[in-house]
Amino acid sequence: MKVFFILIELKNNMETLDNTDKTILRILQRDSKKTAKEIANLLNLTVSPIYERIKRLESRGFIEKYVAIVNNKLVNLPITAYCQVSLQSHGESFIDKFENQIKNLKEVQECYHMAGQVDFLLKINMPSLEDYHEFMRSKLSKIDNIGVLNTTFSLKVIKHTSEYYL
Amino acid sequence: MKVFFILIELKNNMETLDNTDKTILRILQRDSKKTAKEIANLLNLTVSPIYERIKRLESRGFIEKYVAIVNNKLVNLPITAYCQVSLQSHGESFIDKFENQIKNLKEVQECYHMAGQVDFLLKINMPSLEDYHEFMRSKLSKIDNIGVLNTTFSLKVIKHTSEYYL
DNA sequence: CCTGAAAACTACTGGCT
DNA sequence: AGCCAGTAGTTTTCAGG
Repeated sequence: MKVFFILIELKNNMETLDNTDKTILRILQRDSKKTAKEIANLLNLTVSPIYERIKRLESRGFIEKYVAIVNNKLVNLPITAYCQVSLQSHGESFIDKFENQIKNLKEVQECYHMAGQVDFLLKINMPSLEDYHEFMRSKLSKIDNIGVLNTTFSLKVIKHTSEYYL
Repeated sequence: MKVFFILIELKNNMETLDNTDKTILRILQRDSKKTAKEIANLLNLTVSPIYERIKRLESRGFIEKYVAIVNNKLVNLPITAYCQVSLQSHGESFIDKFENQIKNLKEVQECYHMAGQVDFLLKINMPSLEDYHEFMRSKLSKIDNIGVLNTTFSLKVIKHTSEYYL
């Protein structure tokens, strides 16, 4: 009964995203500095409805946050590594412990628990390959319960966006 | 001579990032809606230097853009797939062609040319597994020159941020 | 969804150390 | 060079219709 209720809630959230809301989300995903006035002009509306819709998109959780995207090369983090991790033991407590340790590593920008042979996929930013080596030696390999580590490096970014298609 | 000049430019960019600049970047990476006034209060400064520093960080390219982060589940894209792609032929023209075709796929949020056995790593957002199946069938497999495709799905996001550590 | 108006912020100037 | 103070112009925010 409770699950049924939640499903209805989600459905309402989706249904009330009309084309105007979607357009606003598309614009703000690209450039969150666009003012309500600019968006209003694009949609042939006044600022009030745009403002109210943005506030509703925020309060309903569609917009999670607003962030500045920083250039990784200019801040001396040109190396992007993807590291596949397999654990030795797969008990619940082992997995939780691993996740908590990973969360505290500032070098790890992303971490997913994956389906398949490999348990976790990590995205790691580094100043250099030597730094990555040192990171594995002094931090990653110190984490308990790691079985296999397999790293590949990004040679070139073909595409990289935080936008979702709507 | 030209390369030498560019290197000097980069060096200057790095050197002139003092602790105040780094703190500003850290704050704006977390929440770009923080006003110059709020940041000024945190750093015991007035709005003018904060404002000027932000503008300089933008014009020098340290801040690439400001974006809204949208909740992928609420916009009906709960499935995140990582797809490893190996090409059949690795000539320059083949790679360029593949990259251009990938860029035009809205479902592909990220794509990297990788070192190692696998040529490309793709991050793909989908409403459902059935949609992913259809995407592979009707779009991905239609791209020329693809050798092996290997997909794994994210079961849980442990960590996911656009922040770089400074 | 509109008009309109107050509060807040941005963006700029000039002057200080 | 970098910071402060003050101000014009926008933008945000929130009334009432």
